[in-house]
Amino acid sequence: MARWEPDPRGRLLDAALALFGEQGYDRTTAAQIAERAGLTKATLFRLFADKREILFQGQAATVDTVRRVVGDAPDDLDGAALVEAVLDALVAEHVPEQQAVGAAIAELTASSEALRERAVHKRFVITEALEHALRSRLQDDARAAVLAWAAVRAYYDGFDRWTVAAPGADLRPLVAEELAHLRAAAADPAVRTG
Amino acid sequence: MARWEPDPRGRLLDAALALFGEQGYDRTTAAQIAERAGLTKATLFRLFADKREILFQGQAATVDTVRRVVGDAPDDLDGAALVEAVLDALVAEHVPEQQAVGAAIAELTASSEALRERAVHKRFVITEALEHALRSRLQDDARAAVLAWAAVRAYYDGFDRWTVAAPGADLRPLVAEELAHLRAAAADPAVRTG
DNA sequence: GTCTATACACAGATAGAC
DNA sequence: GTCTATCTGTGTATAGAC
Repeated sequence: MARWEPDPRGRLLDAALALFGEQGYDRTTAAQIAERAGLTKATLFRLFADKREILFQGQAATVDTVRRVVGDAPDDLDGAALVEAVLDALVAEHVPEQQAVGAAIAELTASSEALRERAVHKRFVITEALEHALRSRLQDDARAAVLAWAAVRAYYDGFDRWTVAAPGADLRPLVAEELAHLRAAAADPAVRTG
Repeated sequence: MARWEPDPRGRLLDAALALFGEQGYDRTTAAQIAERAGLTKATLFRLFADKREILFQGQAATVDTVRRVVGDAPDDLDGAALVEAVLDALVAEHVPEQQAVGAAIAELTASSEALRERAVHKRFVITEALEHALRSRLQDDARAAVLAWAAVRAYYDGFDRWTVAAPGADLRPLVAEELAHLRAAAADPAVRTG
């Protein structure tokens, strides 16, 4: 038998989701989360920079994926193709179980200003990473900005629909549909003309 | 000149900018800010929800402006014209003195994760308010989303250039230029085609 | 190298006095 | 309204246990 239970981050996430669901985010203390996970407060704050980070662990991995996919893409891909490759990779990282976790996190995020702020910031950091990566491949900075924004927006809107869809539903077509709407809107004369 | 101005919010902003500049944001305590402004910590937290709010007071006013301008606009304005009206109104709220304050806040924001998060959230809230207002006037939700994003992006990018421009420079043409770039980029075939 | 124990600074809330 | 005082909870730091 191992001396310590494995995967403390995962245990803390489970404990946090359970307690936040029972008591709400603000009324749950870091010590309570740590205790339910069989750890102490000090260990929690060694593993996570703050309480909100328990729910938003994925940021660094997502940014890495974005950078890697764009960096490794063949030279002849245009902006739209790069975006498709990035969205393919991001979608591929999600397993079906995350439908329920995603729905729970979305509900919590809506309930707490502190969590909303953290969620918005995560999205911004991912968008910035994609925009920066695209800028290094495309000649037009503004086009990189539009593409990055539309891609992340489609990813999030598709994900939101996925979390409330039937269990086992496919995420990829939902994201593709959102992106198609945004592309059509960008092409609209009312956007392009003053 | 008028006698001593009691205005506690203004005194706290001055004190905070001075202390943040001297010591950095993280190393400055709320008690220090209150003391320099001739108040107590308890009073500071009655006037501002948290330490960061001292620097980001303008959010509610900006959101109000966005809603008011779109709500009061003539029925026959299209999306692009609504955006122009909103940007006109936002630009009109800035006085030349804000060039220097804006530069100072931008520098502080770059230096602190907590401030960056707050700044990103403010921008998101303004974008959401504009998007929601445009949705009530346009038929296409995706078009409202694109327009709102481009408008706020142009506003911020223009403002950033303004803070480092020659004193007395005009803000409006800088914003207009950024918006033109984004519009041209959105019209590019590489955005519209898969 | 991972966890615990403990002490600590500071944010922010709250209640009562003036 | 603002101050004094006090309290809870976040997050840090350190030293040591396994």
